[in-house]
This record gives sequence, C-alpha cells and structure tokens, in this order.
Amino acid sequence: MAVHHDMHAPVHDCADCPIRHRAVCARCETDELIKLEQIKYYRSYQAGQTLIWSGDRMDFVASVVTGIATLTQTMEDGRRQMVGLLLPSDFVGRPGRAVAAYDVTATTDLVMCCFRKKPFEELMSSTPHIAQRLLEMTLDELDAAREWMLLLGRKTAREKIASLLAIIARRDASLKLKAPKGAIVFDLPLTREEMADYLGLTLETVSRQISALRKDGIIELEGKRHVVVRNFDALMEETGDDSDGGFLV
Amino acid sequence: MAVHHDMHAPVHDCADCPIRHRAVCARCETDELIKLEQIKYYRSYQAGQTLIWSGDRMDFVASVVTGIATLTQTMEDGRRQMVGLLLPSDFVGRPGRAVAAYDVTATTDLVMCCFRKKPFEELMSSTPHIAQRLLEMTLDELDAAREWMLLLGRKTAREKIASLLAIIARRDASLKLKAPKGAIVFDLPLTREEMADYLGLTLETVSRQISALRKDGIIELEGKRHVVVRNFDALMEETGDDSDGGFLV
DNA sequence: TCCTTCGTTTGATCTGCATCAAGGCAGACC
DNA sequence: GGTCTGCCTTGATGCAGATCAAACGAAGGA
Repeated sequence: MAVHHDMHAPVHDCADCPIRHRAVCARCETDELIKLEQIKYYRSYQAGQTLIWSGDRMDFVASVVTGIATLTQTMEDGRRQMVGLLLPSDFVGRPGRAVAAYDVTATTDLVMCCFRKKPFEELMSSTPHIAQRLLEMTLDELDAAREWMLLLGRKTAREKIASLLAIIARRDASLKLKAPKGAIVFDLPLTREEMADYLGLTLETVSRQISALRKDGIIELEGKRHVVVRNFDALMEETGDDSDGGFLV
Repeated sequence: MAVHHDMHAPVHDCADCPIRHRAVCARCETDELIKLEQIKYYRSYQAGQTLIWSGDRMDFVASVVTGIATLTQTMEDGRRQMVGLLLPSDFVGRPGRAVAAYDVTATTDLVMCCFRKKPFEELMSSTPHIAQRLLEMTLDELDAAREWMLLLGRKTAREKIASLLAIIARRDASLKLKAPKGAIVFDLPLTREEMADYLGLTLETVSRQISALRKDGIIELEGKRHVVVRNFDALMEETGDDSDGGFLV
C-alpha cells in the first residue's frame, strides 16, 4: 500500500499514535486533527479474534495502528475468500453504511484507532480534505483489488504463491531500512490456511508450492514461517507480472 | 450498481445528457453543475474499439452515457482478466493519476461524457460534495470488486455463469419498468469470450455451462444472446450466494 | 450463388489442483 | 517424561475445467 502524503507533506506522527494513519494525520496542528483527537479511542484485539462479523452493525470507523487484520467473505457451505489485508495505516469501515459487509479478523495481535461513526461523518462533511484523502485511499484499494482479481482469475498456483511472497517481501522491505542490499528476510504473517484463503487455493496446494519454490532455490525457509529471498528478481520472474511496477499494494 | 442519489434527491437529467450520471448531476441549477457543463464534452466509440490502453496518458475523466465498456488487464503471455464492467452512469479515470492502469474497451457502441482532468480536479477541490460523491461511488465499486474476488477464487464454473446472468438480469430488470411480473428477458451484452475473461474461465467452459443451464431449465435461449429467465429464484439457487441481498453491483 | 469470417457449440483428451489420507514437528500442559 | 493440539508436509487418487480439435450457422462480401 503506497503511502500518499504528498498533498500535505511533510507528515509526522500524532503524539500518541505510534503509527501515522493516513486518514487521520493530514497535518498535525490543524483544527480537524484536534477534532479527530477528541473523538478517537483505541482498541486492542488478540490474534485470531474476529472483531466484526459480516452483518454486524458498525458504529465506528477505524484505522490499523499495529498488527494485521483480514477481511473475509464466507459462502453458506463454508468456502472462504479473503478480500482484503489490512496493514498498519489502513482504514476499515465505510462512512454512510450501517452494516459490515465482511468479517474482520485479527491475524496478529492488533491495535486499532477508532472513531465513532456519527462524529466522524460530521467532521468529514465539514472538512473536505478528509473525503479527498479517503477517496485517494479507496482508489488505491480498488486498484489493489483489481490486481488481485487478475491473480485469482488467471494465475497458476505457483504464480499466486510467488506474487504473495513478493508483496510481503516488498512491503517488509519498505517498512524496514530501505534498499536492502542483500537478501530480503521476513516472517510470514499468515498461516498456510490463511494464505490459501487469500489466493483461492487449498492449504495443501499452498504448502506444496512453497516447498517447490524452496526446492527450486527461489526462496529459503528457516522453520515454517521465516523466509529468506536472496534474489528478488528471481522471485518476480515467478509471479507472472511484467517486470516493472505492477502491484499497487 | 445501486444508484445513490439520496443526498440530493430528487435528481433529474441534465438537459443534454440522455442518462443522468451520478458524478455530474448532483442537482441541476447549482453552480458546480454549471461549471461542469462548461468543461464537459462527448465522445462516441464503436463496438470493439479500445478507448484507452493500459499505460496511456489519461488527461480526462469520464462517465458512461450509453453503451457498455470493460476494464481489462493482460499478462505478458496474453492471459486476460476483466476487472470492471462499466455501465451507463459509471465513472472512469482517476483524479490524481496521470496514466491509465487498465485497457478500456467498448463492447457495444458507446457514448462517454468527458471532463478534462485538470479543470475537473480544480472543481473537485473547490466543491467538496463532488469528492464525497466520488468516494461513495468508489466504495460501491470496491464492494463489487470484492464480491467478484469471491466469485473468482471460490465459485465453480456453473456458479460463476449463474452469478453473471443474475447480475445482468437484475440490472436489466431495474433499468426497465420495475417488478417484471413474469419472466426476465434480456440480451447478453458480452461475447462468450468476454464472459470467460470476466469469470476467469475459457470460452468453451462458458458455452458448456450455458448449455447445461439451458438443459436444466434454469434459463431459455433464443439465438445465442437472447436469454429468458422464467424463475429468477431458481437462477439465484445456482449462484451459490446466500438467498437475500448479496451482490452490490 | 458461394465463400469467408466470426462467434459459438460440442466432443475427446489432458492436467493442475482438490480431495482424501497419513504422518511429522514443535510448543503447551499434565 | 508423555501426550495433546495446532500447524504443516507429503503421498495417492479423482475430477473440474483447460486444451486440442472439429464443425455449425448467421452475416457479409465478391
């Protein structure tokens, strides 16, 4: 998720927000931020906990401070598809909608910064640039969703796995000190089953393809979750994406 | 695509827009509409024509007046995935982005109402409710994209076909005089190949599944494109969605 | 009129991934 | 220690949908 703060650069963190969240910290010391401060509150959740069930009333909107959450849809017979991955600074909830459309689950311990919906909406209508910021974020998410549609509809299992690893690797690389000279190293934040739900596969296929990428020397594994990518270009070759930009997430 | 005009009801059509388009006609006779009128212009395209190629410079945004257009992504080896279906009143283009991310193709003869991007963006920053309107539309599209991810990742070929037919049937029913007492009747606006690109299938599978639904009495076909649905509930049964609301498109 | 083209249907076969099944490994708890 | 539980791996088998191939019908053009 490329962070766009261009319109109000430089951005810095709120006093008591460990992570700046895009929807909130347009520019500290503005009136609207003060108002946001007045209506915000924090909530913590444990790994595995489902914060919101599809169909629940939603009386707040929120942004992720630390941890990872997922959005999933479930069919009557239990088939599940993950439709969103929420990383720190991502926004959940929809102004103008009363009922949640997806299950929201914490895959790691999670801290959310919440705003009661009513005051948030009032603030939104009185301070135009919040809507513009949200629009920009939503358009980014839409691009990511469409990239994901290509993956789900047309990529092979191996390409799906490579794509997911590349996304996680890239994100981790950008979070840490930039330009990792050598190997990219990261921990998978998802179980095999969650990866399967994300990719439209079964957990067995996920496991097999990860093993295959390991055997082919594309990645190295230490334990089940810790991944080393020595040659990022080789991994990108496996994704099926054209060499350059590609993923917007 | 549920049409939301609630915030400024009643909405009526612009003098020379045959179809009201959500982003534009908030309420006629407002200042911003007059300004929009000043920067808008129409363009027509023939069926099959590609209006915009992924990577092209985009110096305008637009909304569909009549006809149908598609957004597609293509992989290097030619695999294609449709990622959006643009119906009358839908919006194309992204304020704040210079380059198109997808191919945009007219599947029928098409009329677009265009706005040069620069003035549109200026107007957007001076008239807040345009951003709010666009946000609402974009959130709808995001919901649709996520519904589509479930389809692509987890539905069977038969369920995919039934879902697509149900969406088209429902849309047509809402465009025409509402509450069709008996059968729903419509023409497929897409070729088998386009349907395949939409659904993440091959055209042969699309053809076979349509034949199967016909044999099973779920739909009737007159010619290749004309579809009769006598029992909409029976069609919905085949989609795999839970009975009630479901699709947001 | 015939011929071509394009979209489509249908058949035969192949294959990638799902499914079913068994077992391994590490951490927690007794 | 032992055993339980959650997560993961690997093997054997089956099947939905892809692929390869042929042919049909309607529209259009010579």
